[in-house]
Amino acid sequence: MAKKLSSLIDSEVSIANEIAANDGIESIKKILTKLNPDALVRKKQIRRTGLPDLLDTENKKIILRFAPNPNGPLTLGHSRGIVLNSQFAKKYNGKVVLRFDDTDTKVKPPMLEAYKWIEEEYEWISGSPADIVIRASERMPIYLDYAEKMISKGFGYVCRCSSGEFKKLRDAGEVSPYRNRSIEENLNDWSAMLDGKMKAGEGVVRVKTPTDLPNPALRDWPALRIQHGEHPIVGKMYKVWPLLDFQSAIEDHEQRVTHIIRGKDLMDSTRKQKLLYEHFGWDYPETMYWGRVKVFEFGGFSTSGMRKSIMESEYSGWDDLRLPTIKSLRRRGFDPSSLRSFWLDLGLTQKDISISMQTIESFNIKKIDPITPRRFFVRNPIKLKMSWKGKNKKFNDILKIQNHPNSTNLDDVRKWRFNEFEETLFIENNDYIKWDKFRLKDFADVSKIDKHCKVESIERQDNRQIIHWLLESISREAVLHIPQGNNIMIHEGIIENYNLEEGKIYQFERVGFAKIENITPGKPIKLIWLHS
RNA sequence: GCUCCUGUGGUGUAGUACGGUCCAUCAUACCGGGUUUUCAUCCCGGCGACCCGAGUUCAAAUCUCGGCAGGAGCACCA
Repeated sequence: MAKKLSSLIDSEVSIANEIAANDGIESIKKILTKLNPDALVRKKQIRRTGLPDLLDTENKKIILRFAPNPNGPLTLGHSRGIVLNSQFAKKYNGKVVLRFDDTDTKVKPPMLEAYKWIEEEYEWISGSPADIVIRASERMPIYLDYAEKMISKGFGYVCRCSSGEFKKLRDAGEVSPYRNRSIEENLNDWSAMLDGKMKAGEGVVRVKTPTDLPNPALRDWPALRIQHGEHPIVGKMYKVWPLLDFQSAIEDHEQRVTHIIRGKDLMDSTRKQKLLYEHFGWDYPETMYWGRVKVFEFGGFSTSGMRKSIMESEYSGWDDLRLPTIKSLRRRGFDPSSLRSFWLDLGLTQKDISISMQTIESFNIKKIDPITPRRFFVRNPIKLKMSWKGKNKKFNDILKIQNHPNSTNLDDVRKWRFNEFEETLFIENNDYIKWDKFRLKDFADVSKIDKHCKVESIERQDNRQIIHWLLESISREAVLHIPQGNNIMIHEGIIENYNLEEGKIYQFERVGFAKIENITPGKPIKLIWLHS
């Protein structure tokens, strides 16, 4: 068949070549136009844009979930989960459950403030609040109930081995000596656990799985353990707490979650949970994974690590400019839609990737550049006296500078008032060193001798360097804070003091985008660096 | 060690289910040019990749096998 096809193609091609040779390529085009006009258009491969399709969505109310641990505020990494889940929900007209997985009081204890932070950050990132918000700690009775059901039905048991003992047995291919005890004995131990008669580490509830599972990580996995510590929300009400794999599995079922999108580090979690679903006779949700993400500019940050460093005053707080937290990104002035475009562009793949803040920044620049007003910020200012070539010449005493170079509205300007005898201005030290003749942007060509500059022409005469500058009467001290690796660089300078608003982002010409964090009378204005 | 996942330019991504339409898409970065009274934006052009090897086939990024590399799980964390 293939050979026939090939020889057919060969003969057709030679016929076509002959026609082309005799009558020119145009005649081929004519024939094709008649026969099959589509053949003339070289089909480019179609680029799939946006998210891939979710599997198994027919006749279903799509429910997704985002389940952070409230042991601190959200980081850049979390935002991927929010963007992906909320975007899928939008695509399928479904809902997202924001679930706080706060069942650990010891290793990653919940932080009370973090609950409201995260709810708020979720809304900031996705553009709308989560459809449903639940806290695992408040749904404990449900989990404990299922745990008891599991023991009563014989597919769960209380194992009193230490973790070390169990690991040893498991790796040797053996089972826990507690595995085959009666349901009554297990129920007894279970109530001892619940009553607080067993101490942490003395017992754990395990899910029975096939013992010959090739993946040792899945064999008789632990579902609940004892924790006598205090929980910031429910206090000391419970002595037994579910582990993630159990709590999450039960809650996904309770919320009728249809699709789970999670990091691929949780692949074994899916496998464990499927085993549990089989015991209960439930259908497991469709699951998709994303790979590990490393951000070039930020090393390895964990929420608990940051928490510790903040406690030790290594960082000023969760919104420290050097931290990859959502709080920090917001403080700097990133637009949430840039984060969304960024993660959506990356899509959902299982590849482990290294990304650069530069890419997010480029999305952000495209977003904010058209609407960001311009101002001048002069770092390391050098004070110059201005004089006029020839006689003391009078010019317009109001200098108008466009708020934005692409603005078509001629009234959208900032105004600098020249005093009649104003003759003091500032330029950047770098420019001072580098140029003897330059053009003060939007004003005049000047030449410089020592600390004096002479106005040569209001009109542009040549293509000398254009620099930004400031009249003394419109300047005010400002300090720009730039995060750089593990440091914060401080640039002192003067800012163009024209209609400045706290919390607003400006583009400082020839410097970059920065946000005015605060304007306090008598103090320099505080600027926070966004990007160039 | 056991189990699992992933390999497309500097970075990220499309294409891979059903091999040909792919001398491989788009973005970002970088380089060059243009517009611009910002070293911003915008526009144009360029650069550069199918992990390796073998096999199947007329035809392989795509299928098979074998390597190699990177990552994850094996917590009484999430």
